[in-house]
Amino acid sequence: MSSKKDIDNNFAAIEPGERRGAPGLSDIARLTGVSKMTVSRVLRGGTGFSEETAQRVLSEARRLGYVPSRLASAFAADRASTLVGVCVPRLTSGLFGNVLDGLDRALSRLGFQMMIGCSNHSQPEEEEWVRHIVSWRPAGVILAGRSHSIGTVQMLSTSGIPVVEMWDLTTSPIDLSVGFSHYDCGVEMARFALQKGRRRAAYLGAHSRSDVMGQSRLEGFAAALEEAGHPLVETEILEDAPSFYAGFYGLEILLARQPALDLVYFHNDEMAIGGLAFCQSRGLRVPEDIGIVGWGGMEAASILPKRLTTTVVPTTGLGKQAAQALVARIRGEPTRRVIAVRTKLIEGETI
Amino acid sequence: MSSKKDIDNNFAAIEPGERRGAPGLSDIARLTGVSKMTVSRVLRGGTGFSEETAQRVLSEARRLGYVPSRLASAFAADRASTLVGVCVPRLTSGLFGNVLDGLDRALSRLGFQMMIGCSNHSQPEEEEWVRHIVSWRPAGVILAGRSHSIGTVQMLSTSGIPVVEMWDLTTSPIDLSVGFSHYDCGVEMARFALQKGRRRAAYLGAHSRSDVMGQSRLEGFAAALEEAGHPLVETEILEDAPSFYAGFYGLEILLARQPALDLVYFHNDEMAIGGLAFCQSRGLRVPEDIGIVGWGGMEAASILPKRLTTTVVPTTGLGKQAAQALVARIRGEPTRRVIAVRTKLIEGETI
DNA sequence: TGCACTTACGTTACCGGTAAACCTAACTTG
DNA sequence: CAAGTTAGGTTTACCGGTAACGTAAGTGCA
Repeated sequence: MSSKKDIDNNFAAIEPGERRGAPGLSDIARLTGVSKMTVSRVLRGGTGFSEETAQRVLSEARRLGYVPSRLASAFAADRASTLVGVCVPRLTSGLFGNVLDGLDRALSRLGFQMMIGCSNHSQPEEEEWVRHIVSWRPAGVILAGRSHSIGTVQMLSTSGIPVVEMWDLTTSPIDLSVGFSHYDCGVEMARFALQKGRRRAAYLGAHSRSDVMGQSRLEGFAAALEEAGHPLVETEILEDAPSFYAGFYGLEILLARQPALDLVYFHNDEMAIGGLAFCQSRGLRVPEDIGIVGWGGMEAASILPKRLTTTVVPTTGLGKQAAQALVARIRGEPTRRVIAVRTKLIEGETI
Repeated sequence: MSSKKDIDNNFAAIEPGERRGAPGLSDIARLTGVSKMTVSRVLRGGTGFSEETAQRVLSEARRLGYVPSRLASAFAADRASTLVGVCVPRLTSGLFGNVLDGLDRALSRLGFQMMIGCSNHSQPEEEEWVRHIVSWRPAGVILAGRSHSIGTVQMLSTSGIPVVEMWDLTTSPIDLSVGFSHYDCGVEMARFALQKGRRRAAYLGAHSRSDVMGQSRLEGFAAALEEAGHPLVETEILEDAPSFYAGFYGLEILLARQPALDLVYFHNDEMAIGGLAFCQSRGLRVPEDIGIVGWGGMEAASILPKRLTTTVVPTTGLGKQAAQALVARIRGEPTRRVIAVRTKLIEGETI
C-alpha cells in the first residue's frame, strides 16, 4: 500500500553519513582499531592493555565527547546500581527541603543519583510512585514516614530493594528506619515547660491530610503533663494547613475559650511564629504573660528578635544518616535496622 | 590456584530453585505458554492476540507481581524516554521548593520522572551533574539559571537532549528558556515607589556565591530611578547570605550612613522582613517613616501583620510552564524558544 | 474452489556495555 | 628446550524489552 511506503520513506530520511546518536564504545573501538572490550577496560581503569592503546582510546573518547550510557550498564547489571529513589510528602516544606539537601550531598558524594517523587501525603500517590521507581530497578529507596499502603510494602519487600523509612521512627521497618520519636519530642517539651514553672498549658495543632505525626507529639506532651499532675488545659486542632496564619487565628480561638493559659505548644514553628505575632498584636507579653513554644526548628525561628523555644530536628543530618545507612545496606555492610537521630530542645526567649 | 576456587564457590552459592531477580516477560511467557512478544503486546495494550490469551497473561502477570523494567525498555529505545533531569542551585530554598513542586506535578501527570540534582550555585558542580544526567540519556533536562560552563553547554548541545533553562530569562537559550526578567522586576518596583512619592531610595543586597540575579534587579531599579530624576541614594551589598539577619543588621548599617531614606529595596523578602523587624526595634514607623519593599513573594510575607510590598514570583506556575514547554519539545510539538512568565508586584502595607 | 485478507500468534535481531572464556605471541624458568 | 606464565588482547553470550518481519489457520467473497 502507498501509505506504508510513505511511512517507510519517512523513516529512511536519516542521512547515511550523519551520526544517529551519542557515540558508543563501538565507535571508539572502530576508530582506534581495537575491540569494544578493550575500550571498556581502558575507560573503566582495568588492566590488560598497553599504555599506548590506553592513550589512543582515551584521546579518541575525549575527541568524540563520549559519555557512557548508564542505561546500558545498569541494564546489563540488571539493576540501576547508582540510582536511589526518594519520596517525600511535600516538596515545598522547609524541613523536607533540608532533608533532601542532606540526602543529595551524601548520595552524590557516594556516587549515587536521586530520583525524587512527592506523595502529597497520600498513600495511593506514594504507591504509584513506588511502582514507577521499582520499574527503574534502583539500588535503594528512601521513603518518608512509616505508614504505607499494603501494595507499597509488598512491592518493596518482594523486589528485594534496600529501603530506608525516614523521619519518624518505626521499630518494625520494611527494611531500615532512620528517624526520631515525635512522642518523645512532646514529652521533652512538656517536662521543660513544667521545669520552667508552667502549669496551664494548651496545645494548638492543625492537620493537613494525613499528617499524624503532630498527633504523636500531642500525645507525648499530654501524657507527660498528666503524669506531673498538671494536665493539658485546652487542645485545639484546626482543620487547616499548619501555617503562620493558622497559628495567629488559632491562638485567638484558644484564648477566647480559655484566657488563663501560661503556655501554648504549637504544631510547628510557623504556627508558633503566627502565635507570637498574635500576642504582639494584642499586647500580650511573651514570655511573661504567656509562653510560646513550637516544633521543627525553622530557620527563621532562630533569628527572630525573640528567639523561639522549639525542638530542632536535625534535618540535614537526618538526610545524611539515611543516605549512609542506605548505602551501607546496598553494599552489604552490616547495618542497624533502626537508627535514632537526636532532636534538640532549644531554649529560646519565649518561655 | 586455591583462592580462585574459593571465589568460584562463593559465587556459586545461589540456590538453584530460587528466583534470582524480578520476574520478566519471559517468565510470564513460559508460564502461560505463549511467546515473550505476545506477552509484551498484551501488557502494553496492543493488538494481535485473543481475549483468552490476554486474560491468561494478565492474571499471571498479576500473580507474579510483574513490574516492567524501564531500564530495559529505555535501553532498547536508546533513551530514557520518561526521565527528566532537573538541577537547581539549592534544595533548601523556599522558592525553588515551589518550583520543584510545580515541575513534579506537571511532569508526573504527563508520565515523566524527575531526577534531581543540586548545583550549590557552582558551575563545576552543575557540569558534574550534567555529565551524570546525560549518561542516563534522559528525555529532557531542566536547568535553573542562564549561565553555565562551556562544558555544560557543549554536552547538552551535542547530545541533542531538549533543555529548558528556567528562572531568569535569556534571549539566547541553549534550547528553550522559561522565566522572567529580574531587571524588569527592579524597574517595576522603582516606578511603583516613585508613584507612591518615594524620592530617596536605597538598595540592600547580599550576594551568596554567584547569585547574580539580585544584581539585575538592582540595575533595573537604579536605572528607572535615575531616569525619573531621583537616583538611588545609597547601595549596600553585604558579603553574607541573604537572610532575615542580614536584612536586620544591613538596614542598621544603611541608616547609619544615610538616615534620610524613605525607601529601602531589599534583595529578597527574608531580608525585608529582617528590615521590618529592625524598624520595629527602633521605633521607626513603616510605611510612614520609611518604606520597606522586598522581592520573591515568600509565603510568610503575605501573612505578616503588616503585609510586605513585594514582587511575587509565580514559582509553582513557572515549574509547570517549564515542564509543559519541555514536554512539548520532547514530543516534537512546535514551541516558543523563550517563554516569559509574569511576576506580580503586590502592594502591601509597607510603602 | 481458490485467492486475498485478517487474526493471532512466533522468530529474529538489536540496543550498549560487561562478564567470562578464549586466544596468541613473547618471555621465563627449571 | 619444553612447559608454564604473562601481557595484551579478541570473541561470545547475555541483560529484558521491542521493532520488524514471518507464518499458519481461519474467513469472506467472486
